[in-house]
Formats: sequence, C-alpha cells, structure tokens
Amino acid sequence: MPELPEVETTLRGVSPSMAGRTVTDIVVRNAALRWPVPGEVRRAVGRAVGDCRRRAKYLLFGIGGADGGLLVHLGMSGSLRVCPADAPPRKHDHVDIVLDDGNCIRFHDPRRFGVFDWYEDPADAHPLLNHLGPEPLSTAFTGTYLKTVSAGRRGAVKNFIMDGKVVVGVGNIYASEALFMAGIHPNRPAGRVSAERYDALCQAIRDVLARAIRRGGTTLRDFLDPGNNPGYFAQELLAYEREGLPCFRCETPIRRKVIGQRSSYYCPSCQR
DNA sequence: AGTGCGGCCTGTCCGC
DNA sequence: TGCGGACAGGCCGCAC
Repeated sequence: MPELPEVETTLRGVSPSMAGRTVTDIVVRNAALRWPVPGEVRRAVGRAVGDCRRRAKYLLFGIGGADGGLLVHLGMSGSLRVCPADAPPRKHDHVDIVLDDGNCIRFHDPRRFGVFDWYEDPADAHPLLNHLGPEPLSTAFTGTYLKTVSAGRRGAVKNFIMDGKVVVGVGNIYASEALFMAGIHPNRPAGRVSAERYDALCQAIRDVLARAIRRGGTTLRDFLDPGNNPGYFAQELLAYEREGLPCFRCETPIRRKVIGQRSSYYCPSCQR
C-alpha cells in the first residue's frame, strides 16, 4: 500500500532509467483503471522524458516539448518496475512506457485503484492536484500551520492529518505512527490539539516519513520497489499492526480502533 | 464548510 | 477442502 515513502522510493527507482530516454510507445493492455487511461498519453511517444518528480502521491514524468507529461498514481496496490519491453506481461500489468533502450516502465496494479493520465503544464493545475495541501517535507508544513488550519474542526485529528487538503502523503500507516510518536490520541478533535503538540506532530510526521524513505519504504504485504526490493521500514513501526503487543514506551497493550473507516493503532495510556 | 460514508477493485485470510 | 464473506485502503464524489 504505497504511501508517500513508497512513492518516493518508486520515483528514485525509475528515474535513472527514464530521464533522457525517448518514449517509443505506450502500451495500454487494460485502460480500466480508476479512470479510463486517456488516448492523450500517446503524446509522449517520440519524445524524451524530462523532469521526473513527485507531488503528494502522484508521480509526474515530464515529457520534453509536449507542455505536459504522464501522471501516475499507484493507488492502493500499484507498482512500477523496470523490465525489458519484450518480457511477457504478468497478470495485472496494465500499461508499459516503452523506452528507446529496449526497456519499459511497467505499471502493475491488481486492484486498479491507480491512475495513469496525461497532465498539461503546469501540473499543479491538474484537477487531481489543484486542491492539495503542502508537502509534509517542505518548509510550508509547520506546527503553526496545522494549528491554524485545524481551528474549529471537530473531526478526529487522525482524519485531519490524512486529509490531502491539509497535508499530502500521510496515509494510514504513518498517521498512526506519527500520532504515537507525538503522544496524541487519534480520536482527539483536531481543533483541540494545542500549538505545542502540533509542533510535535509536525516534527513526528516529517521524521517518520524521512526515516521511511531512507529505509526504502514499508513492505507490509507486497510493496516492492522498481528493482523488486522490499522496503525495510516495517521493522521500525512503533504502533501500526501491533494490536495487543506492549507499547514500547509504557508496555500498555496497543489498541486497534476503526476511525474514519480505517484501522488506527495507538497506546491508550501514552496517547491523549 | 466541514464531516461522514459509499464506491471502486482483487487478493488474502478467516470461519463454517 | 471449498466457499462465502470480511477486510485491506487512497481518494473522489455525494449527501447531510
């Protein structure tokens, strides 16, 4: 389940194979992703890949001279890998970006919650991107910002930090982790978290995401990077999927509770 | 405006 | 052993 660290890991994995290469074909085997893959993606054919970057959990592959590029979201079960273009596709290998060196970037997504689309410059004007909040690892993301935006909000702080309009890239795993690190109960109303504790939460979010990126992401079940390597952050998780196990801080059993339709893990003693 | 929830998907796991 | 159902979850879009 790719969250920001897994998407960043994917970007770092595919970028060296893509940048500067010319796209010779886009092969769409199954266009029925979250939204139909549009024919416009073929605008990349015959052009070179330029700037490769990430915005939130979206991968943006700029295409030289096309005033736009390819937008990819891995959804819940998507992955990209680099492989020979003539390698036989596996089940759920829906799209290939074929490159002029004989390799391709292959998009695989069993659950098809992913997105493969074309964007026009500037990418941030794309309907999927134009409402997004700040990047958690940018200087715009601060405790003061969280405190300001949360004013009057009565929903759970966990849902608040998972809201892409507030801050992007904080998914279910890292939300639980950051709230544990900051000692904040996931169910606490967002508007009732103090400025000091939002400073701590901001720091925890930055810290957990940065460490997870360094470990190549979190492999819980099936995440593999483009070179087929798992991420090594799972062994550093403090709360997520530790229901019933002792809290590392106070040994109280970690509890699981569904908040906003998602499993949340927290220490009922340390997190208030 | 903020909040909550349905829906999209398939692989995996659990209980009968 | 087989089978149905719950569950996993990012994020849009809708209803209140």
